Amino acid sequence: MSDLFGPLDDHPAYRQIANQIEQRIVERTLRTGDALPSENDLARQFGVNRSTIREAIRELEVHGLLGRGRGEKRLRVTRPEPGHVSSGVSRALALHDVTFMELWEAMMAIEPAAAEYAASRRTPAQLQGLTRASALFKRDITDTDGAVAAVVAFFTAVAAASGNQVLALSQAPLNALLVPTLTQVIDRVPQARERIQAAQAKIIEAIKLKKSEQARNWMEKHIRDFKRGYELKAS
Amino acid sequence: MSDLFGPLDDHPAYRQIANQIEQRIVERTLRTGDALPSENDLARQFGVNRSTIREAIRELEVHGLLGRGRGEKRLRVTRPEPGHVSSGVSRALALHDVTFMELWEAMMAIEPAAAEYAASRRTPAQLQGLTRASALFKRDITDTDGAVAAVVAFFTAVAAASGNQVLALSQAPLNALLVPTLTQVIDRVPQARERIQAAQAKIIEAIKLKKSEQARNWMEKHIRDFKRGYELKAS
DNA sequence: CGTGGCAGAATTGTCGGACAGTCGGATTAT
DNA sequence: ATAATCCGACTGTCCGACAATTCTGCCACG
Repeated sequence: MSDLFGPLDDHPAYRQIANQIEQRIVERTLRTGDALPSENDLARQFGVNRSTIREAIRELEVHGLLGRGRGEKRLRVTRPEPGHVSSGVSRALALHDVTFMELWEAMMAIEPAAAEYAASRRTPAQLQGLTRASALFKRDITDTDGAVAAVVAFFTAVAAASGNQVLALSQAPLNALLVPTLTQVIDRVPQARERIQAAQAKIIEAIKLKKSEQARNWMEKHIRDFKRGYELKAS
Repeated sequence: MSDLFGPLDDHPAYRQIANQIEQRIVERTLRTGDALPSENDLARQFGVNRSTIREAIRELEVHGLLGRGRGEKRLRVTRPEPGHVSSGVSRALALHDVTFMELWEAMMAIEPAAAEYAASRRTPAQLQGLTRASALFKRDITDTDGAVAAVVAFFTAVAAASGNQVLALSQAPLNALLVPTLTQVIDRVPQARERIQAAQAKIIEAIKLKKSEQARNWMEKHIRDFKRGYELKAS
């Protein structure tokens, strides 16, 4: 049953302030691109010390709601980028001792779907992004780290081409988890490189021709293949 | 082509410190549950002011790497909880003006997979969690907000029962996005409530009997139904 | 021997002020 | 109009301080 009384958590000032500012951002009172008032201004408005303001700002900065362009002094309201957000998720997952199977199952759920939608909605520019990522893989095929990075770029490009931000944001965290395993596979399974290249070509072809079903199937095969490589590598 | 020199980003001290501490956590030098040294200690060790330490700590706290139990003073190393991490993702997505279709497609990719794995791996305790969530829905069926919360709890329980942390963490952000739409649907489509209840029963039954394929199918139907409700509601 | 209580130490949250380095914008010189 | 210059504003960091609360070791007591 539910308790009659919950523990009362007194939010420290810096948290309350962070929440208030965040709310203004979410409700678009502060719009993307707007410059945030200076720390002194905020300190005055909220009636707290600047140190307190700074701690609050730090929170929003981590969330990706505030940021600044390189060499810019004032903070501006920004939209959280998938890469930024997902890095937190990836770190969290890394700490939870995720197994390969867990990662693989999630990839099997997300990547084929992304490929399918990419096939039906990709723009020419997105298609070009895909071919570019694939070309990168071909170029770096002998350099393990480069090849791994190219594979990640390929998956990212597919997710982007899906035109679905939710899928893209769900897919992003998987990339970081993928890297260590994929590095081993590429390194220790000789035929991995050419199989990946072939799979990418098939997937791109299907996406190019807007064949959703084929795109999904090839992506599924591609990822199944990845598991096979993983099992091979272990022996 | 690529520039010879990239812009040098001077990381401020608080960021460097945050990274160093984070690294100690990731490499398990600081293990989960350990108490962090006091702010004064850290300030001394890093040779910076306490204010700087505080800003660094704030970052890690937001990431969910540090936390403290209610009424506890000292910070301890914690594992980021799915709920904690996903809230950031949800906020990000909300700011990106996610459409219903995007959400729905992502749900179609993730939830059936979660149901499938839940059917094959659920523990008795997880099964009980599912029935409890379903019972909650039945109890709150007349209270819109309560019913919505119960639906979210059901999805969460399925994801938990999948025994896959990656899927669970991918699913979590969807919940927050689901709430507003689902509220409208439940509120304005009369037959929604009983259809949801029936679907939950079918899914639980399949998971109980460890029928993976059925669990997946029923979950797919359930989510397709959700889209139908959404379209109905709009008219 | 366990237990409750208490005083002091330790720690956090917040404050005020200060200063160097840098960015932006206005000003002035070319 | 463009380029060089200057000044104010702002951030990053530091110092010191204080109230409130938690933690801890110690002591009395059952």
